[in-house]
Amino acid sequence: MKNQKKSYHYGDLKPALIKAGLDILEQDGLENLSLRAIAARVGVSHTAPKNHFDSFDGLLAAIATEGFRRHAAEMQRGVEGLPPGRDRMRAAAAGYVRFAQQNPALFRLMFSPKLRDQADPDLAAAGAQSYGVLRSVAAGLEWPRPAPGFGPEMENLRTEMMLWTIVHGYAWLLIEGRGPRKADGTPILDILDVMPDFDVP
Amino acid sequence: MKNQKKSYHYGDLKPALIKAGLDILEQDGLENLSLRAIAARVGVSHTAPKNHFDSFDGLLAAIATEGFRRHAAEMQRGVEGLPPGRDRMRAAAAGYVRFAQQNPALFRLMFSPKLRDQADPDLAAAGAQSYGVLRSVAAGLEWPRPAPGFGPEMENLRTEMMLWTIVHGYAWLLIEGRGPRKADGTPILDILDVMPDFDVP
DNA sequence: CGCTGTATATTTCCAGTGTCTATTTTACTC
DNA sequence: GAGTAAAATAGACACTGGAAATATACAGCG
Repeated sequence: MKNQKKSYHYGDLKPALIKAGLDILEQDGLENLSLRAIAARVGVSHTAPKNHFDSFDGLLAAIATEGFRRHAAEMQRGVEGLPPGRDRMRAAAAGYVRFAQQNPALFRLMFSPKLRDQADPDLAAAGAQSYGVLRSVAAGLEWPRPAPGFGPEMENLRTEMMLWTIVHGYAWLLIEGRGPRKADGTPILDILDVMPDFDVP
Repeated sequence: MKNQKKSYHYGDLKPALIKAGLDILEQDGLENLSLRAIAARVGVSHTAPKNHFDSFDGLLAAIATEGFRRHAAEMQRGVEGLPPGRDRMRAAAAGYVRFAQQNPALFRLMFSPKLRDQADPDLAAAGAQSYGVLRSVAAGLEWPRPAPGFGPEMENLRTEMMLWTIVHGYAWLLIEGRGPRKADGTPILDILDVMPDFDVP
């Protein structure tokens, strides 16, 4: 972690700040993720991050970037070994939701409006990587009743977007505590119930 | 609005604060909605709201409550006069998304984690009213390929939840600026493209 | 009318936030 | 070793929401 010899210069402060942010998100939630809290956890003054990130939002973007990487990895993990088709797509969907459920604060940060205007190429790439998993599992699948007048390209785009819409909507409502639940708090319907079948041509 | 005779006591401060909050959301966005900004807009000190709301979150809940009422009304408006069935459901879905698009900051507040723990009966009622519109338009409709082993009651719940998941997911991604867009910024696919057809038995 | 509560609003203060500037300390290069 | 750039600190600033004490208005009652 930190350099053995406690020196004035921390060493690898940048990744340490990101890791501290991820830890705080997991332990204390998004509302307690502050620049000063991150710096304090690392053991450094609250102005130190300025040397590695333009602003606090830049640090948040870096944390979210790691989030998107893990998000993609979680989906990929569930998909491993499955042949293209219905089951593979459903496994990716389950992975999408599972990540959100297990990392609600991080997931909220990843889709926070604060990051919308951040022009961070790493963040964009990680987001695209995550979306790419959905793209890949949706490719070639067809939603029941393709839209009339849509060519194959548009139909592909439509399928991706439908899939994303469903998993994201479900994940968001889930971590916000919405939707019908059993007495013990677990949701009555899981993502695979809510998601309709795609056709395998 | 404000009492003619400017007196020490404002008059109807409570609704005035809610209205000011809605105005700020529309003009300056959620990130600029602060207790002090609301109070300043009304022309009172920042501690005055304490007499009408337990905390700032309580005021936010009241603003969100009005949001849910308008949200329900917007869906109801699009549904007016349509007989139960596919078109009615699609009109409600369009209304759900239209509201989010036209009131992005308010919509974000309505589904903000800050309100999740607020035990405000008015807020809960307004939220239920909004969800009730979705329930009512989904009632009796069947998703393609009903889930095996689900009774009619569960199938109804499933249909509602699917509908909510899709419209909410689409609305959220839309106002976050995600999803494929044309050169001019408008989305390539609208909610009615992304939403599959339900069956009309 | 005058007194007294009560509700409402103000003032002042406090701890917390991110950011800015100036300063100090360290590490690396010549 | 000296000079310079990088990396950290310290302190002040303008914000945030909240708490406590104070001031004002008004309603009810004698």
